[in-house]
Amino acid sequence: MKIGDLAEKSGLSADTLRYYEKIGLIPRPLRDSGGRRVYDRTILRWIDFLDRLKSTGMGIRDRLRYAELRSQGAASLSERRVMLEGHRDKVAGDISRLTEMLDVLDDKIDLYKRMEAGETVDPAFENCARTEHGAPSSKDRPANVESPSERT
Amino acid sequence: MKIGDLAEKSGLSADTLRYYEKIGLIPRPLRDSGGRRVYDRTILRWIDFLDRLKSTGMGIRDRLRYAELRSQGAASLSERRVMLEGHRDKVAGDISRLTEMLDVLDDKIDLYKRMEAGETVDPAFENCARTEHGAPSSKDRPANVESPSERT
DNA sequence: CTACCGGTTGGAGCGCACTCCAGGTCAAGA
DNA sequence: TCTTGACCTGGAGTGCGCTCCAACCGGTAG
Repeated sequence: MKIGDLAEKSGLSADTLRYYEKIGLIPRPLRDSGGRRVYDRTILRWIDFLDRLKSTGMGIRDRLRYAELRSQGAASLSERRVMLEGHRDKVAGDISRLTEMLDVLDDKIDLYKRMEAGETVDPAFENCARTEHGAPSSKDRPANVESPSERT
Repeated sequence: MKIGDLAEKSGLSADTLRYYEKIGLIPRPLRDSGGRRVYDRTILRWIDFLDRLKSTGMGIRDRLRYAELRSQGAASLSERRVMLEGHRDKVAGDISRLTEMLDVLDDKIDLYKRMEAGETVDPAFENCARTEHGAPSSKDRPANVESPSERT
C-alpha cells in the first residue's frame, strides 16, 4: 500500500500521514526501491484507533505517549491500560456533559418554538434552561454604576 | 461587578473576557467613572451558555454568529432555533460516538488486564475491539516491497 | 504622599493540529 | 522517448483560542 492508498482508506491526507510519522504517532514504514513509503495494512487498525482517541478528545501529547508505549511492546501493557482507564473516565464524563447539554438544547429549542408561535414567555428564562432556574433576583444589584441605561 | 469579580464567578480569566468582548462574543459592558468595565450579573447566564456551547464542540465562528443573532433580539429567534437544532444533532451524534468508544475502551482495558494476568490472548485483536473483528487476513499481502525486514 | 492593587490598551506569542508549497525524484503508460 | 502523476523533503503558513506583556491610569490604605 502506498501513501495515497492509505490516505484514501484511512480518511487522512497524505500530508497528515507524513506529519503523524514525523511526530511519531505512526511507525516509519518500509520503503520501496524508489524511496516511497509502503504500508502494511495492519497500520489501518492503529490509525483507526488513533483517530478514535483523537475524536474522543485525547490530545496529541497523550496520543504520542500512547504511541511511544505501544512501540515498546508488551512491557508497557499496564501503563497503556492505565492511560486507557483515564481516558475512559474522561469519555464517560464527556458523555454526561453532552447529555446534559442535549436537555438544555431541547428546552431552549422548545422555548424558542413557543416564542415563535407568539406565546408569551418570560424571556428571563433565556439561557437558564435546566442550568440556573428562576429569573435574576433583585437582590445583588450592580452598584457603583455610572449610567444604568442601555440594556443589551 | 468588575472584570475581576466576573472572572472569578465565570471561571474565565479577565484576559479571556476582554478577548470575548473584542471578538464580539459578549456585549460591551458599561464603564464606571474611571473607564473600568462594570458588568450586569445577567451576563453570567450568557457566559455560561456560551461555555456550554463551546465545551460541547461549537466552534468560535458559530458562537460568534449566535452571539450576533442574539444581539439582534427577537427578530433572530427562528434563525437561532435552527442553529440550536443543528447543534443538538451534532451533540447527539457526539454522544453516540463517545458511547461507542466507551465500549471499545472497556473491551481493550479488559483485554489488557487479561494479558497482564498472563492469559494467552491473540494479539491480533489489538486495536480491533468492536470495530474490526478478526485478525488480518493473509490475502492482500503487501507486494512490491524491497526489503521486508526491520519491523518496527 | 506614596505604594499598591486592580484595572486599561494594543500587540506579540504560543500550542495544537494540520495544510500547503517549492523544488525535486522516479516509474509506468502512450 | 517523453510525459504524466504520484511521491519525496524541508519548511513556511494557517486558524483557533487564548495568554502574556509592557506601559500606563486611578482609587484607596497607611
